[in-house]
Amino acid sequence: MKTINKSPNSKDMNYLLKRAVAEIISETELVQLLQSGKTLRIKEGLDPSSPDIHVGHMASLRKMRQFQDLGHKIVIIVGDWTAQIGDPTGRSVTRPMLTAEQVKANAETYLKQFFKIVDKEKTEVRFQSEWFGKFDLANVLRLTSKFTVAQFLAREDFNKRFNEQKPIAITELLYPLMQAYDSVAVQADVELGGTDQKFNFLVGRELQSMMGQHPQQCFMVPLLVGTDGVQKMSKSLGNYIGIAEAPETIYGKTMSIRDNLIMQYFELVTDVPEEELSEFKKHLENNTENPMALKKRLAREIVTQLYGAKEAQEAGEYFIKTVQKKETPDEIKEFKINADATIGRLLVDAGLAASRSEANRLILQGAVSIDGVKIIDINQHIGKNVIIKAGKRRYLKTI
RNA sequence: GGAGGGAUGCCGGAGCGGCCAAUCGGAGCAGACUGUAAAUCUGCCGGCCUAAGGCCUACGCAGGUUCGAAUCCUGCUCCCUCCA
Repeated sequence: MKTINKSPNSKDMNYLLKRAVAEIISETELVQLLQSGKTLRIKEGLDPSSPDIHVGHMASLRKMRQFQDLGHKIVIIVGDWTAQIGDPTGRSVTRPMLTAEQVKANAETYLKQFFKIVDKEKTEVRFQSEWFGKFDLANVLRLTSKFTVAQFLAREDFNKRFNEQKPIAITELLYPLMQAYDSVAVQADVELGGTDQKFNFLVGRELQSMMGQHPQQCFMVPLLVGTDGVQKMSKSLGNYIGIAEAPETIYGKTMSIRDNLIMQYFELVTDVPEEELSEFKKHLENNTENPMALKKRLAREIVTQLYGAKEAQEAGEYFIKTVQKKETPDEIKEFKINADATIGRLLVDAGLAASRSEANRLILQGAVSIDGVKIIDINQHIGKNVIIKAGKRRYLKTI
């Protein structure tokens, strides 16, 4: 292959195309584009209905960053129109329409987290309403007439639901089309996202070429499994590690992933070199290293990316202290108590338990202690200047 | 337009007149153990109380039948499937 002066070196290129990549359509074309010296427009959509980014998103965000480091441009699409439909999964078909203010606020929250990893300077933010806001029925007809139902039924999700006689809303069929049109509107060279986006990406390719544009390259990263170890990481499933969460929380949640996910996480969301990863893998297989140690490394890598080395170090120390050594943390939330406070009420008032019943349950299960002494009576009085512990990691100091 | 199916706790999903605050699975929480907040095992998992007991709210909504309803009847709302 002939190299041109502006082309990336083979090491960076290899990393971009091989690490944490599920599939590229087509890789050959993408390589050519990368070597052409052209500043590529890399597009990814953003769903403004759930503004929080989690570690599962990091794989594609990190890819964006890699593209940027090679001089390319990220075009982020705020899906203020598709958000009303919801990406077809059969779960929630139609969603309430967000107001313009909500969209804006959510997009801001999202982007703030987004730019923890992606370079703001090399990013272009666009809203779907720029083009869909003035899209009339004639346009819709023109757009839809280019595709057939059969084409859409090829998509796994639609196919499955069709065969099971489950509902498929017409708007859901529109979703891939709208996403595809985004690619046309911003003249995307590459669309980036998870493997679940494949169908939508391909529609984008087709639509672009129908409309006289060069079809985009589809760059798919693997989906990260969430902390439950089964389903993909997602906010609605509650199995996520949010990147806006506190360093200790991110560290802790990372420590709680299942051991068999360790390698996947390393591969997708860290830059730990391949050689080291294969070492880790060997250790795990031969049981020559405690998985916990590897998880600590993983947690450190992740927190470092999001907050910095110092914070990662501290989060690690916090973990050792509070979780492993079960020591009381240095900084504990303080709570002012009344003279006649009882433990049951205090737990609720201070937010350590959601209700009196729960407080009672905790006490019954031997999960509550005052200054290290287990409590068995919900009506036990408590004084000032004592440390209350409820469960494994809820602490409180009375004042 | 016609026929049928459904709406249950955070989610999925049983129950189809009393034994139902409601089987079971998942999530969550706690305890034990451990290699960790992994895995595994055990327990808890609507709320309130003067708490081995009692009370209140709860099975789409509103009424009704009954000593007694998530379970039966009526109306309403919403959802789904099939035929046209």
